[in-house]
Amino acid sequence: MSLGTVSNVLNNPEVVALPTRQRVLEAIDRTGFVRSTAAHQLRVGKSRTVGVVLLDIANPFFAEMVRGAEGVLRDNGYVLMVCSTDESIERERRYLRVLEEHRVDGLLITPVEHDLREVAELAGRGIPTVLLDRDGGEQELCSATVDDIRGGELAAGHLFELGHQAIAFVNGPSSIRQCADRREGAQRALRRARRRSPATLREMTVNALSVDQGEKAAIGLLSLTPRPSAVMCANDQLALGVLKSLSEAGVAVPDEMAVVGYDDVSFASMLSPALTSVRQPKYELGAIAAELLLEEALGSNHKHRSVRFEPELVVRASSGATRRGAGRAGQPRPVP
Amino acid sequence: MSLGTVSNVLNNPEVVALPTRQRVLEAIDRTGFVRSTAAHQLRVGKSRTVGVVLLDIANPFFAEMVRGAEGVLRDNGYVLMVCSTDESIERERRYLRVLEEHRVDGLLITPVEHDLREVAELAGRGIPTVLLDRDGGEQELCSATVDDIRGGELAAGHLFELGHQAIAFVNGPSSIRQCADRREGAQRALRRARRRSPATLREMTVNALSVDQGEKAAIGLLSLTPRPSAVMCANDQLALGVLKSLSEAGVAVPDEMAVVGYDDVSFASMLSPALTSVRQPKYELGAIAAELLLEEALGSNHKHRSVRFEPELVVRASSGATRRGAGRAGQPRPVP
DNA sequence: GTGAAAGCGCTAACAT
DNA sequence: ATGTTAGCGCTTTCAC
Repeated sequence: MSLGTVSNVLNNPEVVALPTRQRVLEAIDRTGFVRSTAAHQLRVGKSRTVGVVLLDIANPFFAEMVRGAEGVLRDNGYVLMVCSTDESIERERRYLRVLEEHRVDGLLITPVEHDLREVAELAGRGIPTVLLDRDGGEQELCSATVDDIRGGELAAGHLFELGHQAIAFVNGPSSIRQCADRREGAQRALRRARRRSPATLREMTVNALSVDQGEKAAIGLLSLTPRPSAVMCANDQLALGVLKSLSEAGVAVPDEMAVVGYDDVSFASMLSPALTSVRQPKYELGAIAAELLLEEALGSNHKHRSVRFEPELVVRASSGATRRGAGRAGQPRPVP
Repeated sequence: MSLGTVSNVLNNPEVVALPTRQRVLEAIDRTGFVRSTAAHQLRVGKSRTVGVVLLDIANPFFAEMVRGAEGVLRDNGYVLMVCSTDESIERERRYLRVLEEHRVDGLLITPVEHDLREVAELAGRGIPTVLLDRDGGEQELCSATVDDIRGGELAAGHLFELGHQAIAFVNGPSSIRQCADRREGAQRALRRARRRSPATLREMTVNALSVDQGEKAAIGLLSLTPRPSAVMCANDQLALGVLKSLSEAGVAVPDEMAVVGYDDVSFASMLSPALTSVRQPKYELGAIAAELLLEEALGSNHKHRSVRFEPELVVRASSGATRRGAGRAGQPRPVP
């Protein structure tokens, strides 16, 4: 019963005679032996590990995506190293460094910045990489995305169509691609609206897509002149914060202020009022990204692929669309 | 410029002469060298990795805890292997196995089952372990917890004090300790209520603490006879599902049915109606657990410690406490 | 202050 | 079918 045989029992059981195999298994059990992935990795070059770098795991949008990815990766024997960057490029860099030192077998990443060169370099150094909710642009990278330009257009277009002329857009830094895209979509809707009326879109940039920042932004928003009659938020966390602040300030939604979110997280439909939002297939996004990653990591002759989903506007009470005669700016009306 | 010197430059820079050091650093930069954690680990025995095993990362309660833990562990150079068990004991076992093979330097875990022997064995084999939101019972383990018995008592007691006599309790499997404890607290409140009136507590067990399961449970709840006038839920995900179903079924909350949740997640206050819930310090729980882990992993002579937080009832509209003359069972009344 | 060499636990190629 | 051995990339004595 030698070292090599033990290894074979673990990795190629069929090559070892049954009696020996059992003797080995019994010994493993008796001694409480647990193989070392590190040593395995050193020899074979696979760490059975995938890095997942995202903006914030406490954001339900990302958490759902992670669940989608975890489901497929777990079944393939991988474990996830989850890294929240909090939208900090330094933190992202540090994490990428650490993940590379760990020799992750793959990387799922929602990059903080617009510029993908660092990520592309990593991929170039041989780490299979899939962009999460972010397309590769000119870089040759796999990605699983939702059309954010279209999503932004849906959200803003909805508000313009309801007759709002002064819309505020609580958006994250435009260094974040999703934010830039949603803004572009919103501006597209704006241009269209302008053909009929003097519409305006006032962007308020916050530095994180969080509930906190949404609360702060809403306060600022109320002191704008003229006060906008509608807000569009770059995600539901921000929208939640905005709703909180408006509620505290006694501003009626949607009558004094219409609100639209983005992501359609699980609680959006049960907010007070129910939040109109742009739905993204979160779980599927993660699952597809993981599958692309496996393809790239295992497949021999891999071609980069991008999967793109279509966003969908889910209209609920917060935008006021359910009222007859959709609301005009600053004209509070009695609750039905 | 030999191998050993390179190692020294990376780990004990001060021991290498400046010119050599710079030469080495330049070479590292030029060749794009990235050290291998696996090899390091094989030699030194540290993986710079912490396993985090929890029921569901998509549950904001756990996601917040992870953020708390990540904050302190990241600063200490660790990366988190996040594992959602989905309350499946087999999945937990598989993950624990994998984490042990990875030789994680520590383990934060919310175990699925009541029985902690397997976890205690792991800890006994030398993996520093801290229980997350779960106390060690007779096992010698560090833990960061909230008093769930007290929490359950607060939630149920609140409903009984409002005059409800038939309360339903949508709870997870009592193999999950938190669920068992919350139930015990609820029963304590029940016994107290019984001294004044013929109160009842009807438990409905669901097999996951999810929005889905909450929706299903609420439907069953409506066909109970006599129909309860209040529901207490084991967490806010369930409560969210219950609210969704009740809303669809046209049952007014809190007038026809009062609802209480547990966790007080970020969106609880903005639900329609705002959810009465038991607040737990989620972020702090994760942060403290991580600190206990570091203590145990780094400190020489470690004594096991348990940190216990007190839960806090946050009363909002969903329980109907804000109405004058709190509701009695099955007596719908006009919305004020 | 620097270099040479042993060994961490494993696997794959080879020898028996 | 089983045993033997070299070497993955690193750290850490120990000589120089």
